[in-house]
Amino acid sequence: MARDYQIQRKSAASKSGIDYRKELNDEQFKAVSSPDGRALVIAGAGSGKTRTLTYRVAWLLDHDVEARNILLLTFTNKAAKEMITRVRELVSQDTSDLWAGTFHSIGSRILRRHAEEFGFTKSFTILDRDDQKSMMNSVVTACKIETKKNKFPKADVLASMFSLVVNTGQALEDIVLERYPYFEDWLIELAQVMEAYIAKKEKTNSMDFDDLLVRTVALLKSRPDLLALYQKKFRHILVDEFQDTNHVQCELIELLEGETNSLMVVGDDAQSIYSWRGADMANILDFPEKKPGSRQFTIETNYRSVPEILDLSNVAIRANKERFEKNLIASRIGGEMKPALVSVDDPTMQAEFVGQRIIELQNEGVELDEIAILYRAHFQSMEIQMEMTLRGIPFAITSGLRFFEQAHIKDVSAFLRFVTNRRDEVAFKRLVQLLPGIGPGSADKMWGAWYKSGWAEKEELPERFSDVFDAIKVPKKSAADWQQIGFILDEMTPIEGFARPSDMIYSVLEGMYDDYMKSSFDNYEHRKNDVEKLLEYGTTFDDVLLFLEQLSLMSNTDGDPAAKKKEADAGPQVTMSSIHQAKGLEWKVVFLIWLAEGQFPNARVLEAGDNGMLEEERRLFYVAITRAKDQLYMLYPMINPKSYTGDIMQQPSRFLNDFPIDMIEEWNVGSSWTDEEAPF
DNA sequence: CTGACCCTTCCCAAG
DNA sequence: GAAGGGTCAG
Repeated sequence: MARDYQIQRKSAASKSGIDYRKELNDEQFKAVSSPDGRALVIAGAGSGKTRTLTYRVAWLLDHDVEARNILLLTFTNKAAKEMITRVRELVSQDTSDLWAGTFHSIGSRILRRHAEEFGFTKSFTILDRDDQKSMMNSVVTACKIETKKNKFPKADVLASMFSLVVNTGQALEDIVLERYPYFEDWLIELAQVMEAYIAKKEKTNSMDFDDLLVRTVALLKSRPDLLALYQKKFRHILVDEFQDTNHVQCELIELLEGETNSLMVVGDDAQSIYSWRGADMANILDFPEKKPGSRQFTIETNYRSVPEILDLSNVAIRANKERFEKNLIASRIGGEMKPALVSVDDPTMQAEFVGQRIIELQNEGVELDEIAILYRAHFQSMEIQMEMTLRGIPFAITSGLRFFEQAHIKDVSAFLRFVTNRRDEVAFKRLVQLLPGIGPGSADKMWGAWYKSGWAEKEELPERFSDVFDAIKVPKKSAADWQQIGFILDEMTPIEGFARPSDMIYSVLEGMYDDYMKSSFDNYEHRKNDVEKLLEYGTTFDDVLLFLEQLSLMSNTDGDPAAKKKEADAGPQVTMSSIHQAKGLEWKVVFLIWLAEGQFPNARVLEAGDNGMLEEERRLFYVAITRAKDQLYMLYPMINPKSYTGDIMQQPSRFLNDFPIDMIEEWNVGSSWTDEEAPF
């Protein structure tokens, strides 16, 4: 991240020719050159955390550690990829044996190797949120709970409830009493549903995201031989964003670490923003206590931001009680402007301001990919998206819905999922519900018939799916299409096994889905385009299992082939992102929008009146402003127009009150109402 | 049992 | 202002 000092190669002090002392600052060098053992690196925002980690990997390779003995755990695929790329640039040796990835992808990788040993097959399905939801619904139905008389939680609430149980390691009862007290009366039924859900996943050879972690831990715990194997393999474990690890992730790290392996964790408590999914800051705060003899390094020099922005961030975070005292020092000299606080009338004017300012910046020579617009929640980006389109400013958005979670993409991949995992009930039901006249009820019956045919649990494929399907009765009007599905599946499974992923998608598209899209979606062209992109992406894979795994594990931005292509074609574009997804990134110019009470901090947090939650919001605010290198614009729309309740007058975000006036510059671009004239 | 239609609810963040 | 849930006719 830090580009202020040039990389200089001089006389080879190391195999790779890296002069560590020269290329790193003192603080970074100490961490990078730390001897084997346990180490905690507290690295402030913009202090070169990624740089430190990548140089650490290079250092290990330079000191005769083999790539295959290194495990690098990150939070996003993007971060993993970036670090690997940078390591490759640093050292000349082969790094393909190095394991780097998210906790989930590493878990998945381990589980696939040993799936047969605990009742799964290596073609197990990974359930996303949507799949989880439909499975949860069928489980609740099967449990025959009287959900009418008293409100029973919905599928997605159940999913996040059970997820918290797994990720925090707490009992269901504790989670319910603590976070869902209003469902206390349902405790018995909840336990029943959770058990049934777990059983269902096993029966259908499926895992949700949490299973990728918790089953890995369970596997290693129950199999000392495997544990020993992996402990021997991963001599050096490095963990990024340690402040956001939860209970299971920490458990996994500790298992792999064992007694003797080296462990380096890097993080910043001020940037812990995932407690809502079970992250526990205690992991980083208690690390020195829990690991006696561990070394601790603090990196406090900030290379990213001008002092005006850095000072502001220091003040912002100081309002929190729960934190390590840290003092970030700017290495950069003063910039051209103070952070701007821009009051605007409403979201429309907010969008206009951002659009207008971006055009001006462009004229001043700022590249579009040096600009980001950040927000608390995805839906807050609507007006800006329209404005950008209107002005013809190219932008890349990390939208709420992932590319692979869109209905048409899921429909197509359901074919691939079912053909590789014939126990995949969710995929099967999705397939058959594409047929006219088939709804949840019939789908359930058809699944029963398929299961009874015996082919679900057989390892080998039926010679012809269409023959097996002939015996499964469907209404007259869907008979032809049902047979067609059989033919498509046959085409996907030639005698040699599985067709290539791209050929499979082609079969689905030509066999029926193209027609289906024409008749079912009003934006046929757009969706067809997406499926073709999926096909194109599929051409880079030979193995359909790997392809499907990638699809499930990828997040919207790091995977979307569409976005990548657009980027390559269209040149630089403005980034629009939630603050959560902007973690670890930086831009010259950052616009932070919707800084009003109830928007950011979020209304739910304010209602809960929980100080811990409010402090997390403030850390999120801190993450947002520390993304900016040169210029920061904080926007506050005074009015929130709502179609159904009428306009709402909003207060400025409380985070803005923490700043002394002289630290910011107020830009009043709103209409100049005086208090008397204001219509409120 | 499906699917059209109307009504309510929501609208936080991710792998 | 959409999407999911409930209701009811075929």
